[in-house]
Amino acid sequence: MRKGRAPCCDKDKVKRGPWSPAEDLRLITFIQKHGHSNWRALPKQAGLLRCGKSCRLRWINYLRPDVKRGNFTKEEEETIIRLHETLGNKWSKIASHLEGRTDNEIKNVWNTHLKKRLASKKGNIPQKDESKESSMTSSSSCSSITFVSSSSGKRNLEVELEQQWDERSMTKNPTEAFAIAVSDVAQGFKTELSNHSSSPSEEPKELSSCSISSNNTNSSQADVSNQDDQAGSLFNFKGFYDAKNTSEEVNKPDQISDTVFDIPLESDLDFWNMLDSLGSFQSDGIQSHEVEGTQSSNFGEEYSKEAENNNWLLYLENETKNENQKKLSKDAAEPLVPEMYDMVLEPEDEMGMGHYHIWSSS
DNA sequence: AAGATCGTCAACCGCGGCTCC
DNA sequence: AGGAGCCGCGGTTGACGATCT
Repeated sequence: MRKGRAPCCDKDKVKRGPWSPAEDLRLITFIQKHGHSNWRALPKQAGLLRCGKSCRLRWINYLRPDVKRGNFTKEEEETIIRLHETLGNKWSKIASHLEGRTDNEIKNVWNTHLKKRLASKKGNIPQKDESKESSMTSSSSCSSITFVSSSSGKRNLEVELEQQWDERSMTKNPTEAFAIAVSDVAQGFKTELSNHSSSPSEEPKELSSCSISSNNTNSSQADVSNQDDQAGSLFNFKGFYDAKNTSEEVNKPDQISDTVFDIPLESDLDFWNMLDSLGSFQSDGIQSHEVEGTQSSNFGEEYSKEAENNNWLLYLENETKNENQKKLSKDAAEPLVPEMYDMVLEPEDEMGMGHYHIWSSS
């Protein structure tokens, strides 16, 4: 008989706390390539100093391509309340009824909003301010404005992405499925985006209010709200980083030169450590290249699926750099790497597995 | 302006249950 | 059959931003 349960990992040797973009990138890259058949072994194989549980949680709750972010709609909230009546705190079961929602997210929403709201209704206790309460419900949305506009505008794209992902994953390996799902939807997205590309400058960078309600299923309003947001909505990865950096200006890339770096996808610690330590990168991301793509008339088929898929990798790359830049800027007025690069990841081999090139624009 | 309090949510922890050997 | 290993779930914590006093 064992006394107690063996710890899942050596707590002293694993990193804990918030995930950095570099770690996210590493995890995504690994799962994209190898899937996640064994969470316990995954961190070691991926070169992550995390316990398998932590990786799994991060993936399921945050990094999965089909995870829906943003505020809960009224319908979703009602569904949660209804299901909670019958199922109780079976969050994963409730989550299975809400596409794209995680048990953790639902649990949080229940504990922070719904429980209180129900309690006050049942006890007939007048809420301090019903409108305030409901605005708070969407406040998670208001606090991350990007999500507000995204969530209304992104619905179709996300559903589509999910569908694509499901379809592909039925017939292909997860990696390929993911790559193709993302790129297929991205293609559709670009078409849609170009239809609204007339005067983006007139649109606010951020929504000044929460006027787009959480149950707004009409995408037209969001369609023109913010192209960056839409880009973010397509690539959830960008979306959630945007939520942290909504106020950051995004520089557009100049030209892409042909300086090439090899990025090993395997656990090349040197490379990943380099990522961790790089500083002074432009706050450029996917959207830059997407805009570039939409402006290009012959974009169409030329834009490879792999490259599409790499866009969100690119975004994470840049987020990694941005984060380091912030860290470094606290310590030194002069960045360590004064001229850094907008990086475009280009797959060296067929499915982009193996090595990537970083094309630097300097 | 500054400290206190509140709200949110990502992440951690420990346990139950399933699967494999 | 039962022990070991792993995954997934639900409860809880803690960091951080927002709001209040």
